[in-house]
Parts: sequence; C-alpha cells; structure tokens
Amino acid sequence: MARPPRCAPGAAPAAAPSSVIERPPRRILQEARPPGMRSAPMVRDLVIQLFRDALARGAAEGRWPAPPPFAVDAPRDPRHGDFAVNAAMVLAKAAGRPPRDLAHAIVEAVRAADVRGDLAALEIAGPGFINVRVAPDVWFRALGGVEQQGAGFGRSEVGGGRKVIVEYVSANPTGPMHVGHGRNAVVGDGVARLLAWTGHAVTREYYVNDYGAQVQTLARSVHLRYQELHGRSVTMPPKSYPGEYVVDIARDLVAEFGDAYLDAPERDWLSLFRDRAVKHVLGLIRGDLAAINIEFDRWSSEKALYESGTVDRFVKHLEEKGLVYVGKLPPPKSKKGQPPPQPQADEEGVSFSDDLTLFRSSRYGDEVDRPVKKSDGTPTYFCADIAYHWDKRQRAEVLVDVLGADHGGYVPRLHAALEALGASRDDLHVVLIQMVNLTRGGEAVKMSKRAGTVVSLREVVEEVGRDAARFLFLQRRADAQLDFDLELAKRQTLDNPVFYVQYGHARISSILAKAREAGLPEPRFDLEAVRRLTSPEEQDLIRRVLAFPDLLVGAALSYEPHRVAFYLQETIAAFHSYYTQGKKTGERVIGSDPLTTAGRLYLCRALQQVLSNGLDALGVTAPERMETRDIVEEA
RNA sequence: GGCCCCGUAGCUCAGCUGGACAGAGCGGCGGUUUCCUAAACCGUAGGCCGUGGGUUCGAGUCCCGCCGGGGCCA
Repeated sequence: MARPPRCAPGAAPAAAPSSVIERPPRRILQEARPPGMRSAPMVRDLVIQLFRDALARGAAEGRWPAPPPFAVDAPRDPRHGDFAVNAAMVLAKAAGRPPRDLAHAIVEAVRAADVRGDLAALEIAGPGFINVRVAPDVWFRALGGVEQQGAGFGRSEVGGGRKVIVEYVSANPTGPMHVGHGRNAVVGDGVARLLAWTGHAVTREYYVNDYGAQVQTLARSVHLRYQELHGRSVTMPPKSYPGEYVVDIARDLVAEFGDAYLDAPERDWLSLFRDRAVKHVLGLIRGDLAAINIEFDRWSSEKALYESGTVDRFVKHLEEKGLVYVGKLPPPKSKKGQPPPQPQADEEGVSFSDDLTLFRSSRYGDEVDRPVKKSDGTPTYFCADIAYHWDKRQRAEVLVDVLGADHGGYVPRLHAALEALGASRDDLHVVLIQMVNLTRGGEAVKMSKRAGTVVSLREVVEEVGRDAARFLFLQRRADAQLDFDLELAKRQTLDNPVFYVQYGHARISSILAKAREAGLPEPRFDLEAVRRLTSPEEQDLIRRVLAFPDLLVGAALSYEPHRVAFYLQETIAAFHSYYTQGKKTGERVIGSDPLTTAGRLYLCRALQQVLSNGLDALGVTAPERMETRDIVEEA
C-alpha cells in the first residue's frame, strides 16, 4: 500500500475531475430545523410551522394520513409567491386523493391555523403546489432581526453544540505548500467557519505525517546538503527533496554540529536530521498558512501516536475484537496474454507474497482487506491513520476530512474502520478537493514536481493577495476542477469576483457615510420606515437578506462553502441593479422623503451587514472603502 | 481487468440532497453617466442539460445500459 500524501497534487498538468460527492449525515439533516431554536423568527420557519400545525390537526381528525416530510422552498419565479409547498403532492398517494383536491383541503386548514393573518395569499398551482404569499408586514418585521443581531446575523444553533473535528491540509512536512494545498486549506477553513457559524463546536486539526518514509527521505536529502556544505560534491537522487529550504536546514545543522555527522552511519543522524527538518518545514508551512489567514487548533503528530503507544494499543484493540488476521493480499490480476505479476514491494515495503496482518475492511464495504502490519510486524501508514481517526472519534461526534481527490479510493477503508470499531460510517464526512489548474491570462502555467517548477502557495498569495486567493479558491464546488487565473485574480476590476463583491460592500458603506455627512440619523430599524420598501427591487433585496441564515445552514450541512460565494455575488449584483435603477429617477437611496430615505438606508445597512458576515464566513475582508482609481479614457 | 467520479450556452461553472418555462460570470453584439464610486447597470444572441431506456403526478437532479473524459486499485 502506498503511503498517500494527504493533499491534492495541484501541480499535475491537465487532470480531469474525479470525485465522490458525499452527503451530510442524515441525523444532522433531520435535526436541521428544530422549531424555535433561532433567536430571530425566520419567515420560512413561520410558514413551515403553520403547515405543520394544520397538517397535524387534519391528521388527528382523520382527514388525511400523517404527513411525510414536505418542502417549503422559495420558487425561482417570484410570480409563484414567496414559498411553494409540496405537501399536497407528497401526501396525495397515501391519502388516495388527487393532489389538487387535497391541496384545497390543506389550504382551508392552513387558513384556519393562521389566526394572526401572517399569510396574505394561498394559491393552488400546477400539479398541486400550494403557493404562499406572506403578508408584507411579516417580511418588514423580520428585517428588524438584522440590526438586533448585527455581526451575529446568520448565526444559528442547528449544530446544537455538536463537536466536529475538521482535518485539512495535512500536507507531508517535506516542503512548503503549493497551490493545490492552498485550495485544500481554504476550503477546509471555509467549512470550519461555516460549521462554527451554525452552532458546531469546531476543532481545526492538521495531521502531521512526521514518521514514515517521506520524512526519512527528507532527512537524507538534508544530509546530502550537509555534506555539500562541507565541500563535497553531491548529486541529489531522483527521489529526494532538492529545494533551497533543505540547504537552510543543513546550514543550521552545520552551525550546531559542525562535521560531527559527516561520515557517521545513518542510524546516528537519521532521526535527529528528520526531527530538525520536520520542525523547520512545519515552520514554513505555518507561515504559508498565516499568509492566507489560517490557523489550526491542533497539530496531531503521527510520530507521537507511535511513541505514546497509541498505535500499539489500537492494534491490540483490533486483535481483541477479532478484526484482524494474518494472511496475504490477493495478487494483482494478470492481464490477458501477459506473464503473471512478480511480487514487488510498494513504497511502504508491502508485497502480496508477504504474510501480513490484515484488517477485515471488506466486511464493511471495502473492496479488499487492508494491511495494518507488515511482515516484519511494524504498523502500516493506514494503521496509524485509522488509530488517529479512532482517536478523533473519541474526541468528537462528527469528523470531516478534507482530502485530495486522488484519495477517493482511500475513503471506503476509513469508513469501514469507523464502522468496524462501533461508530457509524456517517460520522466521517470526506470532502474531496479537485485539482487546481494555474493559468496566467488564459495560458497554462506549467508545473511539475519533478522539474521543481511547482508554484508555491506563498508566491500566489503574494502576487494576488490573501482575499483574492481565498475567494477564488471558494468559487467552485470542491469536487470540480478549478482554473485559477493569476492575471484575473490580480485585476482590480469588476470581472474579478472578489473585487466585485468587496466593491459592493464599499459602495454601500460609502452611501451610509454620505448619509451621515448629510446629517441624517443613523439608520435604525423602524417598521414605519421599512414599510416604504415596496418596489419589486426592494422586495427582492429584503428576501435575499432574510434568506442568509438559511443559506449558511445549507452550506454548512452540505460542507459547501462555495454556495456562500455565489450568494454574495448574486446579492450584490441585485443591489447594484437596484441602485442604478434609482439613478434613472434621480433618486437612489437618499431622497426627499425622510421616512422613505430612512427605510432605504436601513436596507443598505442590512445588506452591508449580510455582505460583511458572508465575507467573514469565507475569511475574506469587507473593506469600508476602496480607492477610487482614475478611469483613463482610451481615445 | 475491477471499483469510483464527471459530461449543463463559444469558454469557466451554478442549479439549494426530484418540482412549475434551465441560470450566472466571462466572451460577442447594441445601449445607459449633470458621480450618495460608470470599479456600475440595461438589452440581445446562444443550450434535444453526452446518449438510450426505467422509476415518478413530475427527472439536469434517482436507477440501469452505452459513448466520451478522468481518478484509484493494481
């Protein structure tokens, strides 16, 4: 079994998508909308509650069977009202009645339940949808929640304080981070932020592979450079780390130990050189991460798992549970017309001819049983990794691993391990990160690990800036290949999405500043004022603002931070459109009527808050103002 | 050879765990400015959602086959 690097090799040229889309654990979804758990009443919840009550009463009175889960969604077409409810359609079969017929009955029941008159209209449409139009005042009142919660608007408790460990990056400590690692880091951090926003107790964790073959190779590379610094000429073998940072490490060792290890046997220096090298490289990685504003709560060392005896105890545990046996791996199938394959050890020194200790993962959905101990009795990488996952599972209820997409094949055995050990496979959710293709003005930036032309994350961040790097990494679903154009990322124009969104925030801030200069009162929530927000554009913006908390819940529970990026772009586009619309009439936000102006300013403030909170959830800054650049007219 | 993923507008991609006529950005074409940022907006062209079946009241979304691209195990 190969020892997998834990991050996507973003440097590989022209690779295509491969992914496993996993769904959030079911039990979280079911608890996703506990009634009354939000501090501010959300409009959608109100509709759900009214339908639930009405359906429950009807069922109790025997008018129809107990309702299955039904959907309350905002329809794409605003003519279909504020929400479309499919309750009649999902209930029709069990009730033995045509959907539209049943819909009439349900509408009657909901009308009866709506004692406060929160619903302005209920219509039956199409195959049996019930289109709901909420009374305008319900929307207006809900807008007060934005001011009330401020920087916390959008926070929810759907996580119920559940402990989640998000493991991401976990790049081998053998060199600085490259762009592929960067995407993993930013997505992982985005997932962690979203989970925190939705009431989970999040630990961000980095698994340091500081024990196996890779870091020994690093140590040997350092030793070669160490010899070189003593005036010997060396050639770096193909499987070594030639980077300049390796020379730095060697230089430190020369300064400290002189030539003490120049001709010493490997056993004298290997672990010393390894430990020094790992420490140095982790410093580099920490710096790379800091440059994009990422910090971990915990660095878990593979080596420490061995040294503390955790791995040995874990193997004993597997033996006691009868989950392992001694046997051989099935030999690889020989192709037609080709000689049978010869036993050949893989990177970790495992061959199908060896007697291995195998974990019965095939009982739990894996293709074959996986070795946990090699023929010499030493544990495999996989063994330590499941020991680590088991340890994490003791510390948290839900685990998230952010892995490179080339680890798709690794996922079933992790699931198998959790299930075998008495947890649920759904306790671990894996986010697979696809390749990053770096381009500059449309031209592919050629990268090759072997040729040493991999572009480092640091270079990219220094060139395009932290915010652009973060936002663009979150622009796409994690499991879709990402084209990252350095030229575009750097551009300070509207075709750069991060700029577009940030500019929107700055523009709104500048409008609010203008109002302040004009001596207008600070925008506060005032029902009378916001009731003036009746234009289609304003109504649309109100609904967008109030959809924000639900958006965060959906993004968090499906581990998809890219949804937030899309939401922000769409929302600010709607504002720009509204603003320009007003320009035609000569009156945009600040107008002649004080009450209307107050309502519009409050809407601006609410939008500003939502943009700022959304950007925060992505770890991107929300600037108050942006430098006005002179527009050079081209003659 | 076995397993897995992907295939939506010229390009890059969304599509909220099946819902009502398929969306955005870029690019193309045509417009809008007495600034509370035109670093913006509006309009227009462009898609048998790879393909053939199936499930369903209803499929871009779920199931099976095929074609094409990729990944993992070998």
